Amino acid sequence: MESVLAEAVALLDEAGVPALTFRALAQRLGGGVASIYWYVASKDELLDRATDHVIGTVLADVEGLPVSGDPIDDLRAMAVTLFDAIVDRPWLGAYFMRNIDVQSNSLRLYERLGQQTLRLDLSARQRFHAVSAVVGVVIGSAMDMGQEPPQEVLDGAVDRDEFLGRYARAWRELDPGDFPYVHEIVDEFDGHDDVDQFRSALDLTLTGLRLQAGA
Amino acid sequence: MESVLAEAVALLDEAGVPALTFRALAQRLGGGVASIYWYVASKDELLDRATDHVIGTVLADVEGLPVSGDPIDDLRAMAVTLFDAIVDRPWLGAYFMRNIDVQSNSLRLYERLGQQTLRLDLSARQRFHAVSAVVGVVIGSAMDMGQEPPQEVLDGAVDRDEFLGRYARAWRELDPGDFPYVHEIVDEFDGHDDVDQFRSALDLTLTGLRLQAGA
DNA sequence: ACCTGAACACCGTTCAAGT
DNA sequence: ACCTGAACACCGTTCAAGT
Repeated sequence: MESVLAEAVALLDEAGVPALTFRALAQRLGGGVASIYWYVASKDELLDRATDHVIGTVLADVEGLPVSGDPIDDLRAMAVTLFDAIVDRPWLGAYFMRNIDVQSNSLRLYERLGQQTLRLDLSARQRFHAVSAVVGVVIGSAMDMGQEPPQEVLDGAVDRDEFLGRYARAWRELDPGDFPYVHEIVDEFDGHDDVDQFRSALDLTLTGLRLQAGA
Repeated sequence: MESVLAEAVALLDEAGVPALTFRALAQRLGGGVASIYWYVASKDELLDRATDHVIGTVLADVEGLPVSGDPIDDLRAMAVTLFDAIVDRPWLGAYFMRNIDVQSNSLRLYERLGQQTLRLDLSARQRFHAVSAVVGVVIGSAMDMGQEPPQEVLDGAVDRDEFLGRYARAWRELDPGDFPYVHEIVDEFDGHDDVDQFRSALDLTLTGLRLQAGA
C-alpha cells in the first residue's frame, strides 16, 4: 500500500495527473494492472489517497510552525505553507480538501487551521466561514496558477514569462476606450508572480477577518 | 459552430463533464465523430469554447446590473451573479477564466469586474490583485462546492443534506480534545448553505479591499 | 491474502477518402 | 468548405483463475 502511494505520487510529481494511469503505475511496481485494485477501489480513490499521503507532510510542516501571539498571523503562516506545497506540486490544487474523511491528514490539517479561529472572538458560524474562506483563497489561487500553462510551458519549449508576455502583447493592442482596466493592469500582469497574487488575496481575507474579530 | 457549442453545453448541463464526449456530441448532431474536428482542434478547445459561450450570458447579466454609488457593492453584485451561474452549472467552476483570450467573453467579463476597481483609490498592482482575489474567491468556493457530491448525490439516491449529515455524524464521534474546532463547527457544517459560505468569503475579501482603498 | 492475463467497453485523435 | 468510416493507441474496470 505504502509503495503504491509512493509510486503514484512520484508519477504525479513527474508529469502531472495525466501521467498517473493504472498501467504506468503497475509497470513501476513491477506487477499487473489489476493488482492495484486490491488496494484501491477506483482511480478516484487512488487520487484521494495519494493526495492525503502528501498532505501528511504538509501537516507536519504546519505543526512545526511556531505559535505567535496573533492567531491571524499564525493562520497566514499555515495558509502560506499549504500554498507552497501546491507550488511544488501543482496537481495538488485540484484534489486537496476534496475528501476530508475521518482519520485523514486532510481532516487534521483542517482542524489545525480551525484551531486558530478558536483564539478569536467569533461565533461558530463565523469560524466555520473563516476557515472555508482561507481554504478557498488557497484553492482559488492554486487553480488560477495550475491551469495557466498550456503544455508548451510544461514542455519547457516556452517559459512562463514568454507565455505571459504573449498575452500582454495581445492585450496592449486592445482599444483602451473599451478595455481601460486591462490597459491599467497589463504591466502588472506581464511577468507577475503567483505567490504575490496569492499573498495579496490572503491578506485581503485576513484583514476582513481581523476586523470581524475586533482583533 | 453555433450548434456544436449549444449541444456541447446541453450535454454538460445534463450530466457534467464526463458526459461530453466526441461520440455523444456527434450523435446529438447527427454526424460522425471526426466532423467536430473541423470546428475545434481538441477537446480542450471544445471545453474552452463551450465555457466562453455560456460566459456570454453571464456577461449580459453582469452588464444589466444597476450601477450604484459604491464600486465595492457593484463588485459584490457582479461576483454574486457569476457565482449564481456556477451554482446552475457546476461544471463551469473548473473551466471559467482558464483562457482569457482576446475577443472572448471571459476577457470582457474580467474587464467589467476590473472597471469597478478603477473607481477606487488603488495602485495598478492593487487593482490587479483585487480582481484576482475576487475571482479566486468565486473559483475557490465553486471548487469546494462542485467536488462535494460523490455521485450518489448526483444520482439522486442520496440528497445533499443526508450526505452532509453522514460526515457530521462521523465528526461528532471524534475526540473533542483532539478536534476542538471540528466539534465547534460541526453543527454549522451540517446542512450548511454553499451560497452563505461563498458570501461570507466574498465579504471578508471585500472588507479588506474597502479598508485598503480607504472607501 | 495477494496477484495475474486477458478481455470489455470505452476514450480522443488521425487520416485517407468522399462531396 | 465540410463531412465520413475506419482505424490507432490508449484508457479504467472486471473477472475467472492462480498462488
